[in-house]
Amino acid sequence: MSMTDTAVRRRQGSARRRVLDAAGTLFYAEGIHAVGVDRVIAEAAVAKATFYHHFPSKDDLVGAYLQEQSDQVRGVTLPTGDTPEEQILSVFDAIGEYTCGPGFRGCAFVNAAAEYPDPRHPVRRVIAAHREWFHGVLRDLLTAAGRPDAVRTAAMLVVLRDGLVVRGDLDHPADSETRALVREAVTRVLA
Amino acid sequence: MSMTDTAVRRRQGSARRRVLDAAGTLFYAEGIHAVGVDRVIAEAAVAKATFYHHFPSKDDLVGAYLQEQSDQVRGVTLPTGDTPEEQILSVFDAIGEYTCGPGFRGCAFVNAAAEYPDPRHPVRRVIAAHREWFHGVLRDLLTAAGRPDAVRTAAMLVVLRDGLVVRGDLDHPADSETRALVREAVTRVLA
DNA sequence: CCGATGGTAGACAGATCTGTCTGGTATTGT
DNA sequence: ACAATACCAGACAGATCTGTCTACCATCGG
Repeated sequence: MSMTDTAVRRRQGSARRRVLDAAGTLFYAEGIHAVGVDRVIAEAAVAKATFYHHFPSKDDLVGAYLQEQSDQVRGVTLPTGDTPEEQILSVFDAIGEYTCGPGFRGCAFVNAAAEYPDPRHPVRRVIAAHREWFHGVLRDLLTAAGRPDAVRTAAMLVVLRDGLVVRGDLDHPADSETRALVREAVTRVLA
Repeated sequence: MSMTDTAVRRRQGSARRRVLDAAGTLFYAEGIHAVGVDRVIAEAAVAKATFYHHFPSKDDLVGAYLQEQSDQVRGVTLPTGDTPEEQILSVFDAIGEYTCGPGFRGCAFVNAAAEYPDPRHPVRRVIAAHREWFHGVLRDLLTAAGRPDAVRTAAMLVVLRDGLVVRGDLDHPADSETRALVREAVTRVLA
């Protein structure tokens, strides 16, 4: 006799995993307040009690969702290139490509912040931590490049990144134009 | 005998006006989905029937809210300075100041877009129109400055603007640092 | 074999959301 | 003077939201 459906699902991934996957897709694509817990539960094929066992409240799920986004971005952001300048360029090339890809809907953190105004809210803290991490990455690369104004230049590059992400969501830019714009913008900022 | 309260309110502004004011404050400060029609009605001191007379649905109010934001920004964005370059700088100086002011909560359009994913939604169209207007302003100034790459440079400046606005909301930057950063960034982009 | 663990299904409560409707009042143009 | 217009107060319907609770099932370590 074959395994039950439940057993199969257990092997393929825990309920918590499925909930996080569903939340990632739905929250990012449609917004957080627009997606109810019931929708997440249905998409994840999970019982309500199980959901509230793993995430005591919806806000906990939102926090976990953003933390996972942060972890993922940190894992993917691996500068390539010989010099620090090339490495910075590689990071922004990836951003340019990403923001023109299908299904791009802006920055998960910026979008979430729009729905969580209170800077002291846990969700906002995850966002702030992620932004500090990214600023640190750029600052370290700039320092390695021997720049005395690494902090300010890093801030400028973060501004560039945020602007590119908004543009990718709202202006439907072409891939090729974006590639050129990114390289020119980074070059000018680093000039 | 003195005028009734109703008469006073009539003189001070129509119900529609009060609704738009309340919506502007609440939507911007707390987000759109987070603010119910009942809250807007209470804040505006307006009857529900009156509200739905002026705005057949909440989405209509959201559209009017953003349209008003757009009109206001267009009215305020008056470049000052002798040369086109100075005028561009003046526009960005104002942005830098604005994004460090009290109560700043990011760009009303970017924030609204986070809650309205569908690009064909009327709300998104208002946003797109506003962005095209701003890009046009910059493009015209750059053209007047005799630049051949006005369109692309304008796109880069829009990116800069969006990034500055995100920064103002999420990074709580100091006024002075922002002033310096803005001038340096604009200078480098126009270099 | 059996208890602990983690999962399923779904009813339920209470709040809140959008939108409608009734009925009354005040102002205004003619 | 009077009809039209705009507004007010608030009940109501129906949907949806978060979160709780009961009751049952399957797997696994000891």
